[in-house]
Amino acid sequence: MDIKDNIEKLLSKGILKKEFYLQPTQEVAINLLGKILMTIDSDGQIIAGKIVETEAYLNANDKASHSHSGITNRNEAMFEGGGVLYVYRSYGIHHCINVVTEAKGKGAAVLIRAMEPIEGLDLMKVNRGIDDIEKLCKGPGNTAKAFGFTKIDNFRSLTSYNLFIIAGEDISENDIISTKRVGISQSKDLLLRFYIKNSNFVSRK
DNA sequence: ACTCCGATGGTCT
DNA sequence: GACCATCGGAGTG
Repeated sequence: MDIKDNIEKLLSKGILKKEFYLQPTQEVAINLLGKILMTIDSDGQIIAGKIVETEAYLNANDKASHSHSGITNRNEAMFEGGGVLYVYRSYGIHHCINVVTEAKGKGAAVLIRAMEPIEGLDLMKVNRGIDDIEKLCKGPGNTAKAFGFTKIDNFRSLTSYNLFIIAGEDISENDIISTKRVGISQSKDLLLRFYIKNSNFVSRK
């Protein structure tokens, strides 16, 4: 299929509006599964992937959330209100991308942990320095690197012409697994990680 | 399959 | 100065 046809078909499914992101964070985390994150750079190059794994990070009650002790320089974007990107550097090496949720001032977001590459695979391969499609967006650090997201993308709107999420396939509740979140030491028993059961693109089963 | 560990930097106490 | 919402490679079984 021609790339342009593919893109138009994807766009016809509908760009998610701000209201989508204002829902409770846990619901956004679940509802993001199967949807397509798409970026268009200044050269018209498109990168898109299907979201297959997410984690919900809630407000101050959630000790694992960056927002748990209030607004700081790093987490400011989390308080911006639903529909923007929150990007932070992890372990001094990687970047991780989050979809900010709920009302302004809440401090909640959904971490995008893994994607299935859809468009712009060549660019992703260059960005990652590997060819294995299954590994391109496996894990949050790798996902950000494949898409080329860095701190300059912090606060970027997800309802703009060059960065947005569109409806993909509907995922049945039976095909979603919820588990404990990865790599945290606080509030570690909450089942706030979600992934598509039969996907080969998740970071871990 | 696993466990261990080093790289690396910004944020917060 | 400690703590990380990580990754990939090395070593082991």
